[in-house]
Amino acid sequence: MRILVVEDDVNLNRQLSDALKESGYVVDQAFDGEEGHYLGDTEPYDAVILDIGLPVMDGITVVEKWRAGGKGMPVLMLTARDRWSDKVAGIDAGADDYVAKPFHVEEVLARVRALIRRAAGHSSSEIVCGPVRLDTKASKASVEGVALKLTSHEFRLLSYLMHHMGQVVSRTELVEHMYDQDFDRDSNTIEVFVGRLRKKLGVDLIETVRGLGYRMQAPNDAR
Amino acid sequence: MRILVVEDDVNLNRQLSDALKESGYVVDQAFDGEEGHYLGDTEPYDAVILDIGLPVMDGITVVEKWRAGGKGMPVLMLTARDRWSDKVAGIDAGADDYVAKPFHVEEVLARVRALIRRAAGHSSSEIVCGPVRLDTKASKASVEGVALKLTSHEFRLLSYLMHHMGQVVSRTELVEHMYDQDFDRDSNTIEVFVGRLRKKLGVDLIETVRGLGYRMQAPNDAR
DNA sequence: GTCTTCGACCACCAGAATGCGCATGCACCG
DNA sequence: CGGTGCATGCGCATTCTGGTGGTCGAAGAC
Repeated sequence: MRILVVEDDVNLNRQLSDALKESGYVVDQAFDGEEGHYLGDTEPYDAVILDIGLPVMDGITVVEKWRAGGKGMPVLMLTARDRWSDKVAGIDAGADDYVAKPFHVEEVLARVRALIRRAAGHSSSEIVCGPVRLDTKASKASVEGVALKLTSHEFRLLSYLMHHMGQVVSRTELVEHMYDQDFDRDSNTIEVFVGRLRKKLGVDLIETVRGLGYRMQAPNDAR
Repeated sequence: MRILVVEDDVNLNRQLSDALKESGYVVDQAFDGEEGHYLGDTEPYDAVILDIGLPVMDGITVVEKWRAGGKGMPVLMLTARDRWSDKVAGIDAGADDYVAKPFHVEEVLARVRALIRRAAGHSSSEIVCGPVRLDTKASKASVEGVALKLTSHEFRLLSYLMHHMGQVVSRTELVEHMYDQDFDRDSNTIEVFVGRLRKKLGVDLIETVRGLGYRMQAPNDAR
């Protein structure tokens, strides 16, 4: 984890940086807004600690510029205890949190931990199988980068197959997971959907295992 | 967006709730830890404001129980100004942020905004989707720079969709976040509002995913 | 061992039926 | 009087059904 500390008070900066290093982080330091902005723009940080009152360029502007440029790393602002309007401005500019000066170093550490923990929670939910990508969160599928237009049952089928990649999935298993409760088993709906799905996918990834069911698998695997 | 306020001081609770409602949120109230915990456990909130000192069950315990049960919604803690050790404990228990009492309501609002937009993965106070802009700070929306005149429910709908851009949002999910507690789910209200919103937007950004729900997305997205 | 035959299983088609989503209009409430 | 909630009916995408023809595999005949 790499952290940037932007603070013009040399003493305070060192104090923070030392505590962070002691907690196992890698720390870079900056002492004015421009230097801080440049570093945050070019280096990949997991979190930034940013004073609001800085020489050359103030903290709010720095955050705004980062956000406008698409930088999304968590930013912890340091503000004067009584300037609550600054806090509101900072937060609305895109800061994720702030601590009022004077603060306990302990507290800053806890907040940095929280920020990093929270930022880590945004992993996208994607399953990939050969050229096929499935985004479960967006309910979208694509082949070779081209979005597929699937109906909800087709999507559920693909989803179940991809969640059990490599396994043979029986027809009854599919029925039970695609429909609620009782469903007439004596019909070939599943086969029909497999057929439609195969056609839409274009690629031949759904293997049929005669007498057992279907299996989805990346093509280049030997077994 | 639906918010839970857990605060035993009746006056303060009402003050917060009123301010939140005025900002366009749907608000539920609780006045002790147990009631708060139960509500947060059973209803889907987009954020929770939680006092740390509560009757029956204290705030820290409430958060811990939620987190242990897998509840991940953002929690904003209210603490006494000088009990900084409480803050550290609260954050490590899983709270996302805190505000020290006494606070400016303005500040709480800013932090709630920040929490919600961060939970959705956005870093600045403006969310943009194609020609549509949503200003969470000012509660305003515009298309191609022209301000939209939306009713409060229309705005809430648009807001929720844009906070979950790219995701398919089910009708029940929308109902749960746009209304408080009891609401007749067997009606086509959502469909009607989607229709009205589409008409006002003019652009066709709200895609309907048959059988699943709705999805908001910039049209030119390839993945 | 190889070929043939037979039965089971599966893919595909196209029409039929379902039910979802939308627009419209009206009632209610502040 | 605008904002909101609900009922009706229509259109159509989606799903289901039944039938037909094809494919695979096993078992028996040679």
